[in-house]
Order: sequence, then C-alpha cells, then structure tokens
Amino acid sequence: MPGVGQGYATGAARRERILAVALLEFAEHGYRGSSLARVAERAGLSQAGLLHHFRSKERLLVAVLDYRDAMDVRRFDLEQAGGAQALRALAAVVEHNSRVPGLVQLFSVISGEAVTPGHPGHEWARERYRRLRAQVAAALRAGVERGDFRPGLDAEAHAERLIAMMDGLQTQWLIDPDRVDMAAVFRGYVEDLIAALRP
Amino acid sequence: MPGVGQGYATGAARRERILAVALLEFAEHGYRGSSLARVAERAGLSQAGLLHHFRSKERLLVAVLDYRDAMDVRRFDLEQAGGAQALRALAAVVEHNSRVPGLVQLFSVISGEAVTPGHPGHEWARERYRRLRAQVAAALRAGVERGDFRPGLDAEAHAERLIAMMDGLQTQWLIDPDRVDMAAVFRGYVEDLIAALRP
DNA sequence: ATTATCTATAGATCTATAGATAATGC
DNA sequence: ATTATCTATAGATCTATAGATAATGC
Repeated sequence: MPGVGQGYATGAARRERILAVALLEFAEHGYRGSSLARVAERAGLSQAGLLHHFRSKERLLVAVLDYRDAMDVRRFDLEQAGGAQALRALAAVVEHNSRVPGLVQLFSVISGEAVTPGHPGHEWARERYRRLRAQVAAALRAGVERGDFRPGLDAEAHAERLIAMMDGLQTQWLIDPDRVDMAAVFRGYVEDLIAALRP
Repeated sequence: MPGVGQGYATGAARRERILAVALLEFAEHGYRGSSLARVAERAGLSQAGLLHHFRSKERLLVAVLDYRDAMDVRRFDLEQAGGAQALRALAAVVEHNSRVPGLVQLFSVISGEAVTPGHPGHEWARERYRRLRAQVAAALRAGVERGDFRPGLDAEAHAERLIAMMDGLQTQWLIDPDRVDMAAVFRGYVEDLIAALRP
C-alpha cells in the first residue's frame, strides 16, 4: 500500500479520488455508518481494490482527515496575523465554512463520534483541538503585544471559548440552517470580544 | 408494544431497565455503532424480547432521548428565573454536567450524528435546539424587564451563543478532559456576559 | 518486479419477523 | 385474553483476506 505520491501515476490519481468520495461518505454517514463497499462504488473500483490502497477502514478515515487538513489551504494564517486581525480572520473562516456545508459536516460528525474513547478519530481530534487552542491563544497573546488587547487577559480560556463557539454554532447551523445564521452570530461574538478586550 | 406505564408491572420495569442500558450503549457507540443484541444482553433478555418492547432500533433511540429529557429533573427552571439569575443557573447546569459525563456524551454523540438529514435523531435535535433557544432568549428578555440587562440586546443571538458555547465546550472537554475545564470556562463566559449586558 | 485490480469467500455481524411457550392478572 | 419472553432464522450487510490476472514502467 504505497502512500499518495508513491507507486504508479494511475494509483496516485485513484487514491486521490478515493479520498474525495470517502470524505463525502464519512460526512454523510459518519465513520460507523459508512461502508467500504459504498465508497468503492462511488470511486469506481471494487471494494477489494479499495483495500489495496488503504489497508483498513480505520486507515482510510485517518487518511481522509489528514487529506482534509492538507486541503485546508491555510488561507487564514492565524500565527501571522495576531490580535484583532486574527480574530477577524477566524470570522472569515466561519463565513467561508458556511459555503461548504459538506466539509463542515465531516468535522461535526467525526468530532461527535470521536468523543467516545476507542474511536479511530479520537486521537486525531484531541491533537487537532490542542493545536487549534495553542494557535488561537498565541494570536491573542500577539494581540496584547501589539496593543490591540489589554494585558492580563486569559488567552487559553478565550481560545477555548472561541473554538467552542465555532463548533457549537456549526452544529446548530447544520441541524437548522434556515434558523441559524452561523457566520453573522460568530462575527457578532468576535466584534464584541475585540471591543471587550481593548486596553 | 405498550408504552412505559402500560401493560404488566414486570413489563414496565423491564422497559425502564432497557432504556437505562440503551442510554449507556448509545452514549458509548452512537446510534449507528450500537447493536440491539448488546443492549438486550446488558438488559438481561433476548434481542427478540427487547423488540417486543420497542418495535425497532429507531423507536428505541427516540424513546431513550425522550427518557433522558424526562429524567432531566428540570432543576434549573430558566423561565422562572430570568436575567442574571437564569444565566448563573445555566452555569450551574454545566457544573452539574461535568459530574455526569455519560449523559453529556449521549447528547454530544447523538447531536453529532444527527446533523446528517435522515438520521432518526435529526428532528428531535432540531426541535430540542429550537426549544432551548426560545427558553434562553426568553430568560434574557426577562432580564431586560427586571433591569439586569440593557434594553436593545439581541436576545436570539445571545441565546445561540450561549448554547453554542455549552455544546462546544462539552466536545472539547469530552475529548480532552484533563486539559479543558468546561465548567470554569463557561462560568467565566457567563460572568463576562452579565457584566457586558449591564444597563 | 512492482503495482493495480478483480472475483470469490470466510466469518462476523445486524435488524426484524415467525411461531411457540410461559407468566400475568382481570 | 393479554403480555412477556424465547429459539430459530431469513435476508442483508460488513470487513478483510486469498489468490489470480492484467497493467505499468524500470
């Protein structure tokens, strides 16, 4: 089972296609509700053929999650920005997400499943949250440095809050999109926060 | 299939026991990852015996969700309180939740799965969120009436934010309990909000 | 030679139903 | 008579492996 980029060119293209359709499948049915047969069918090869490229269902999920992370063009680099600018970049991420419900759903479904220990996405989710919290907290501290925010703010707590707000609004929005304006509510939160943290 | 409280006494007791173990099972593995056979085993009867009481897996899930709602002793009546008192009652709910991870996990797992349309918990989750948002928004408006909060606040948006914060912190806490102090962070948010909304 | 792909299949599940037997309580 | 419970089973899955054949590219 060569990784993406190894093996023959036709194999690399096939793996790319498998990841793309597996992402949709996992987003629609979660890990446990998805089947390799359905992924294989959508990717246009047999189920055994799929398992030649990804040795097991667990490995496929992890590959999809990494693929998604890599796809994320990191167009909003929080570490570069810092301060109010970084928080507004976060709001822009949420606005962008409201245009790609499929990708958002992948995260909501997998994060929900992954709260149970033993789920193949559990470790992945824990590390992802740790990384996110550290990034956002660093951006907040940079904001203190540059004079956007008052000294003494609790960067870790505000990072947890910001990420929780993003996730929680995503759930409400996915379940009831006509009633919940995720992007507007998050932007409101961010602007209120910027005002409250001003020195 | 008589409801709880109908039929013979032994049946009612059995249904109660089934609901209690099904709650644990769904919380641990989600709806799709759970099996009726395992629920039946934990409840001490055959799988066919279980289906005598709950005609299908879908109905069992819905019954568990209703059972959980009913169990919720509503010890924190938000409509009674109103204003800052109601928000502090919310923080107390979160503190209480941090002592019953199993129940919290049921909601996180099922809400996560239920974002996909067609999931048997989808409608249930949508209605639950609508009800919650309406309750919290009403408590905020009551706070304006009694002079706790400044007039003109956006009650709906703040209700969405508060609920999103609760849910998002739950996810982070369940995935990484040693790193995330859900109750403390939520209480901090609530106190900041009370201060910010003061007239 | 390595990689890609297929068919066939083992071996476990899973949900739900059929039909029989036992217990309950009017 | 109604309710509770069981065994047996139909009919669908599902994941993963074995083993064969075809394509790729050094």
